[in-house]
Amino acid sequence: MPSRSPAPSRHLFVSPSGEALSRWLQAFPKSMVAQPGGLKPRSEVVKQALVVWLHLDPEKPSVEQLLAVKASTGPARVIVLANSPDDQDALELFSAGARGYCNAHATSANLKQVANAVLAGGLWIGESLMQRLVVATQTALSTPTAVRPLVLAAPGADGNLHGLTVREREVAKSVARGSSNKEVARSLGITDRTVKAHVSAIFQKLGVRDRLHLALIVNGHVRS
Amino acid sequence: MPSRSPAPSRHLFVSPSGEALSRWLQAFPKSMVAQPGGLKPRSEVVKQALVVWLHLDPEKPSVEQLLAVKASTGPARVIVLANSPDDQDALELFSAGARGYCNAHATSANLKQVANAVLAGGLWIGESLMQRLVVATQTALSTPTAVRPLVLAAPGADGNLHGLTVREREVAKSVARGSSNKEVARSLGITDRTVKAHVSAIFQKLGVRDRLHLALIVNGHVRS
DNA sequence: GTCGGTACTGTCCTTTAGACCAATAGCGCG
DNA sequence: CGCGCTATTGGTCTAAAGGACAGTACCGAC
Repeated sequence: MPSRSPAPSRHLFVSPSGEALSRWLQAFPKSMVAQPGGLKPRSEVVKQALVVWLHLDPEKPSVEQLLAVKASTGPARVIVLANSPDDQDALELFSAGARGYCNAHATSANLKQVANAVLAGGLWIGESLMQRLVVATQTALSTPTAVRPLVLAAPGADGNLHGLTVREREVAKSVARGSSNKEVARSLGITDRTVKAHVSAIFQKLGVRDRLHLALIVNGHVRS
Repeated sequence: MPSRSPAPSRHLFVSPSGEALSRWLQAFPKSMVAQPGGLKPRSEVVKQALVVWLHLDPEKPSVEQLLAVKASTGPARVIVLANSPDDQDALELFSAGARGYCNAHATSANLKQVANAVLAGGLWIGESLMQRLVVATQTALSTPTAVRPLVLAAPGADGNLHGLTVREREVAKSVARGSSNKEVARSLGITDRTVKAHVSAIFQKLGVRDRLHLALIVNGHVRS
């Protein structure tokens, strides 16, 4: 990968208000700003842009905004900025060709990282969505394709609990069923403090932030 | 993100041969190298490491190698280096807690980007796998209810939410997906206090005691 | 024997959740 | 118009959750 050239306007911000947040300009001082309606497909601004940042208008359908911008900007990579990020929305945008999706109020340092990843040919995606993607695809790819309904995730459950000790698995299952720490403690005959220790270890091993997400993973995220 | 600190050994390479590729050291000159078997969980080397790069031994199961390293290195983010990257393998590693997965022979510039993304709390994943993730999840979302192997297809689930107002249903679904009150507040553009009011109303109407049980009901794991 | 892993318990501290109570504002309906 | 329902926000309070460290004890492997 050659070093990024210092040419101006490699970044084009498209915002419904026609204005850029200070953080954007802080991250990319020489960037350009435009409104969705004011994009001239063959203008110099559009041609030079390597990355187009699309600030979503919360009032309109996200995918349509993206497609409109992509139609006007040609080969440039499009990164979507959302005021209130939503996993479902992000998925639709990615399959519509977005290369990145992040919070519109991200720090300038974060924006730079997103740009780097996208310019390197990668996609940028939030951590929460990533977790869900991995979990979901994991179960999908490991099956023949058409035959199985959803049986795999429910009974196994230990597929997600590997790496935990026996005791931790007991705690994890109990927590995932909705038990509080005290209830788990009573049912196992130990202190609630010990339960908290186990729970913390579980969180770390599984990369989960709280008991609700643990429940989502253990229960396979599946509705029966 | 502040500029990279000059502290030694922020990066720890774990390789079966105990040797690092020149590109690794080129990317992170002051990094440390160790063998999987030689990791002392509480040693200074391990404690100081922010990122652990695990060079997979092709002869052994990948996930077990990862778990072994994670168990020895505590909270450090683990990035996996594979001689011959494989999507299926990558998926398993991610769900086992890996934060990155890339080719062991990647350029030093690429390695730096991977490190940046992971240190920023993100995950790094190759482009091909990312495509498959998005496509797989997307198609799963568009399939009718008959097959529905995937988890993300959460929308629906309203059978249990009948007594709630429109707004309460929005909140309930968001909470059931694992959002905190603050996150729900941001995504709806209201205050977390208001969210708490909605959540309390939901609890009372559905006869639920906390958000985890709400998630169990909404996601269909419990009949109320 | 030592070392490492697991289980268990503790303290200190911060954040989050959830209950309770109160207030304002919009909206449809009789 | 008043009444009820909904949405919104505020304040206070208690309990729970979760992180950070520290420490003990048992057991198996080297």
